[in-house]
Amino acid sequence: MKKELGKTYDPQEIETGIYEMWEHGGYFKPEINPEGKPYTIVLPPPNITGQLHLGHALDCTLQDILIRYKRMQGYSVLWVPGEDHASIATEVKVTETIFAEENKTKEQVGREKFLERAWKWSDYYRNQIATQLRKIGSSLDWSRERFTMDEKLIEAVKESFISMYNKGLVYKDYRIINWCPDCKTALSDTEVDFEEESGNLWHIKYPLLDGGNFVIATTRPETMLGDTGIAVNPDDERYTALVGKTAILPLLGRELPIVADSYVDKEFGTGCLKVTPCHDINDFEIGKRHNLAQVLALDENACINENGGKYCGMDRYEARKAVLADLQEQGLIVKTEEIAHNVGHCYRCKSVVEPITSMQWFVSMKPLAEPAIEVVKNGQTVFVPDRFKKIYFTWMENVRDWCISRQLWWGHRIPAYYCDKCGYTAVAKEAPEKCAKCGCLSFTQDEDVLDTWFSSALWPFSTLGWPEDTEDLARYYPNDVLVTGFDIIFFWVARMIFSGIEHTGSPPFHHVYIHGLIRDPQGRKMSKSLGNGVDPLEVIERHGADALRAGLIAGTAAGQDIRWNESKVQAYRNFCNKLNNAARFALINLDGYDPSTTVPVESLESMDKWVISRTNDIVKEVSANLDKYELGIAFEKLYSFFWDEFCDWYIELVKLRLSGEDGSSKLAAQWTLYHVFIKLLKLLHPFMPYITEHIYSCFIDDEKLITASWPEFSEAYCYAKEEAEIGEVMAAIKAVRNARAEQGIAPSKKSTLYIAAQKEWVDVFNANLETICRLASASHAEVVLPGFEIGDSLVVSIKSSTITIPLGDLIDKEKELKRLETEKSKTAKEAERLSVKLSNASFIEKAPQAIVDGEKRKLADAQALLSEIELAIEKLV
RNA sequence: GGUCGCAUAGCUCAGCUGGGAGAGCACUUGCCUUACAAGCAAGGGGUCAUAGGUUCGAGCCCUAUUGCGACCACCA
Repeated sequence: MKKELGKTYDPQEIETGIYEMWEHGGYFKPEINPEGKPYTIVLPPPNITGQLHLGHALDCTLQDILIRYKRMQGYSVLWVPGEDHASIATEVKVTETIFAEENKTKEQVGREKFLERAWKWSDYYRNQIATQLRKIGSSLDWSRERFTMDEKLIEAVKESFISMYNKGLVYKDYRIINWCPDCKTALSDTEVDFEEESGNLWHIKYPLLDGGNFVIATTRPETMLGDTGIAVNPDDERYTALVGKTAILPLLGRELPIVADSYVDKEFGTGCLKVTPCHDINDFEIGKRHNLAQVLALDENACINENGGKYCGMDRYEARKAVLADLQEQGLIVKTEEIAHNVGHCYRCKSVVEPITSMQWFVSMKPLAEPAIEVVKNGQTVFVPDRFKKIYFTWMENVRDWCISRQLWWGHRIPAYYCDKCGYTAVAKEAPEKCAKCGCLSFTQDEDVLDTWFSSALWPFSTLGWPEDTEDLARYYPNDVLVTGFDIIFFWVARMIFSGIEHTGSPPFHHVYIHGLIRDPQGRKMSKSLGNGVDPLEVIERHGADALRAGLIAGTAAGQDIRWNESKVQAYRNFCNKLNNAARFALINLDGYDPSTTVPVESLESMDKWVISRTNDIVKEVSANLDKYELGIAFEKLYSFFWDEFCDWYIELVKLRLSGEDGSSKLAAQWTLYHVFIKLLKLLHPFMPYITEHIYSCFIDDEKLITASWPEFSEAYCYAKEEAEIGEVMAAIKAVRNARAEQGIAPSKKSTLYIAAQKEWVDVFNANLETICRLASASHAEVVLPGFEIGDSLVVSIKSSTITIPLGDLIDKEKELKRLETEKSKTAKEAERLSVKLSNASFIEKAPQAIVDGEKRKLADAQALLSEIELAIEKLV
């Protein structure tokens, strides 16, 4: 205990050094607890498109708290860091950079050069992210760091793709998909965000071949260039006669068969639907059911193609205008209605997505979804909070096949090779030497890459070495916990679960802890476009990582959104300062104390036993909260115990003994102070790792807090009697302080206290007289016999005793009278309420005995107090 | 349209299986009391959204209503 602490807490000074010490000391490796049971958390790998935001900080903090808790409990904890290559997002950013720097498109640069740039980008940002993760305090095992584009992980992706292909779970097909005309790639259903927009619903006349016409409503008139039919509801009497006949597509003159399909809603619009199989997901299905032709009218830029006649080459919005103008001219527009409808946008670039038909790779979801639903139903995988499993189920039960090919360069290139001569498809890790069909020797690899989430889905086991049979995989898989936000359940959680089951036979983790989103002070989502994002590093610079961590998790509940306010972080920065100063106090007063000293239990005083017992309670509660993932509650308990009980009471109570002459009493106080303080540091460590480790090092040289053992609850430390005794002493001090404050008596005016205690409390008060004087601004205190009376004095009552404070010149009589009057009416009201309650027969009959007794006791107390107050009033007047 | 969440102190939010409501910030008053003014002590402030119901007893359970938010689906 040599080291000294500064007078105020300075995070800058301590954090970096401590992190390096931990990391270089190998404290983050699971091997630090070689005998321990394995415990693993899956870190959601941040993507490399930019800096970390508060959401990541929250993610990391929650996980790090769990990891540190388990590590201290002796588990062999594994937490693997890594990053995600973020195919689309990175490709967009790199393309932009290239354009800004060289004024070239990615096609002009070429695939090879482009990938070089992308790798440079990823190296830079991976580094940034790793630094940020460290600063937050994450105790990740960096020796096992992974990246989704690592060679080994590429192997895993190939293995996964090929094995699913061989089982028929991965297939290639010409189907309707979501197309982003700006990213120029296919998207999966999850990558499309629907937003409500106001638009027009145009009612357009379609002539019939045999004369007459139909009116059809549409919000996207340009897609009529791809119409290949008309559909009506089979039960719609208005149209039954027309089914089987033919309509003529205006502008292009194409013949459109009229079919009946129950998908059509009789009530909506005019009750008939133009069918555009290549540009609408539902129309695609209708087209298939009725064998309608497929006419693709848009190209990859969302411009009209050669099937669109004179509109060929126009952008989709230009074409819309032109089509409408021509229809108008021909008098075919019946009316224009304003409506609100949902429009799909690309989740990365926000462009309006076009559904179009295209040749793509898919994952067949039905067979994968079934077991994935089962493991959650039977409790192998548990969502916390429970309600999120419902969201998971509805998605899994209705999921469509997953489009996994992307027309991009940055990512895992699809391991499919096509024979240059006969087109034969070989799915394999490397290009085959010879075509199995025609014997041709040259193959071309599929140009496309896989959806980023395809590799993310393998993360929980690919990072452990799968498909190889590694030691890590055997020891640490399945993982224990995944912590993430609800926004990512479909993108990632669901896909990890079915991929894990498919490839390893087990779901990838036991618990999924879902947290909320961090919102700005106005409750809005944090986003780049609003510019309301908060950089966690700046917060760390201002208040320290410990304060940030506490500010993020204190008083939050799982799954609930968190509104960001920095004043909360500031409050926990203050708490760090409090910790620092409590530690200073301890260090000063433990000067010369030998930690190996043992003290006989008999020499411990009530106050020692009280604080030991209370700390013991807290150990039990905090551990229980952590086991239930109630991290916010756990921390708040520690916060208020440390501040309100340990600092404000215990330290104040022992001060006299620590500076006193009585050797054995002093030693007992030191022993208690030391051990309780160390225990509290341990309990706080998972939440505020830096400051606690720093302080710990001032007390103990040869051990690091990060691997110290987590305190355990013990019956031997339960001192209910002493808890009650000190509770009474505290009540006495509070009562006197309160009375004096209400009377406006200056703290410098010391008084005498006469404590008339019930027999069994006499010893307790006698043992603590000096302390009571010190804390209640008294110059003298003594225990007197019950019935003690003295004129002209202030009288306060607590459970066990009545305290008389002679007034002398201390007090204002009128004020005191007023106080007593209000006190009297309050007490009378309370007594009234209680007696009404106790006169209720059914209450007495049906309520548990303990409750009834409690109420009776309260009534007796209130009545006693009432008569005392009356007495005091009499005396005053 | 379907599903879910939230309404508690001036503000931001906790409140576990039902036993007369808590924290942080803000506010009032008094204190530089030798760990800490980023502090100490005392205090004010809440018909726990509304209306019913269950219960001896409801912030908590049930029903309905209102307001806010999210997610999914989708209407051409």
